Amino acid sequence: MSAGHVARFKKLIHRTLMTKQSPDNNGIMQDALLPRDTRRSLPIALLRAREAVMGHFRPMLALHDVTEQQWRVIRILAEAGTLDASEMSERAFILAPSLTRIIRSLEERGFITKSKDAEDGRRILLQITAAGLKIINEVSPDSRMIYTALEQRFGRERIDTLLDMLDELATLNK
Amino acid sequence: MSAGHVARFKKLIHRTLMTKQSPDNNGIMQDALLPRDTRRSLPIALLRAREAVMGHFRPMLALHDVTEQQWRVIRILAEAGTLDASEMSERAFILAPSLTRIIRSLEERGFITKSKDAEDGRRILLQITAAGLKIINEVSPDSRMIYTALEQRFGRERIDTLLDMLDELATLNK
DNA sequence: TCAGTATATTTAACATGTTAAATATTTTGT
DNA sequence: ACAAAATATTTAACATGTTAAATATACTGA
Repeated sequence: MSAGHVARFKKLIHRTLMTKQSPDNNGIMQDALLPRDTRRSLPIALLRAREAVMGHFRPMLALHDVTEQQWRVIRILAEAGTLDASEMSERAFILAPSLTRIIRSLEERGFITKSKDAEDGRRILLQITAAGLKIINEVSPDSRMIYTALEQRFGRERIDTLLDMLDELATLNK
Repeated sequence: MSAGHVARFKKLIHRTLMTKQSPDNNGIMQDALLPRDTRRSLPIALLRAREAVMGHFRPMLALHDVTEQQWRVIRILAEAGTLDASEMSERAFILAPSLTRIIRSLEERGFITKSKDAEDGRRILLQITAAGLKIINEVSPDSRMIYTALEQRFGRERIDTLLDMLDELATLNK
């Protein structure tokens, strides 16, 4: 047995001995002041779930060279017709400063057009273009396929239940 | 009636006439290719719910001058004891590049310390400092209070049900 | 032992999130 | 009609998300 093998073996032994059998918080925190268990935290659970779901969609969107938010915007625009920026912000849950940048890039790529509202000079009206409709027609089938697979694995009724609970949570303070 | 009043009245009339009674997609999209209804989209619903929940916590965290992610990191560090960056990344659901930056700022602010793992030179070990524990003790009570209020309004069992469903969704493909 | 492969972290580049402030326009009350 | 308040959008500044590539270290098999 060579010196190299001995070194490796020692390392293995060390790691085995050092493996923690239980969470070690160094006895530092007093129980009364401990924050809630991270694993049962609603914000983190929502984040995890969202990341898991988007993990299915993001690679597909990347193949079509659109970001998640760009996709949301053009999709809502196709669904609703002409909208101003504020309405889009509400529907897509994108804050105004982000939306300003997304609109700029979508306009540069020719997917939407901007125009000033004749009746209210503060408002910017958004419209989808032919190129925008084209990319929607390209992405939608892939999107539907992924969503359908998700429905089948998780169960359509369970997804509906989940959607209802999430909606209640989102509208609790309104 | 002055000219100004007439102008205002005309504008009101115009707006009333232009008010859409139903979604107007300009008859552009063929139904078969329409994307799913945005309002029943799981990714958006998860985003809305998360924003609604964080809307309760964020102002409080801002008062303590910590971001949501900084809070997650120091809280998990207090809960678990020494962790390396990879473990932290998994537990806090923060991608490695973001974590690098967050660790840097938390170290600059004196809440954590970094050290190289003696047994594996690639790994960076994180430890919470006295200042880190101090801020946890300052923030935790506020955090608990907000969470408790949320539990009372939404119902503890319903939150548990929701957490279970979110966990299933997050672990579907594992 | 050593080259090749795998892993942990960081850096880079760009997109978005977040808050506050600036700007342009409209609305309100008098 | 006009000053003051309200609203819509943009800009600014900083933090984080996201992917790919770079760097450093460890592991693997011949």
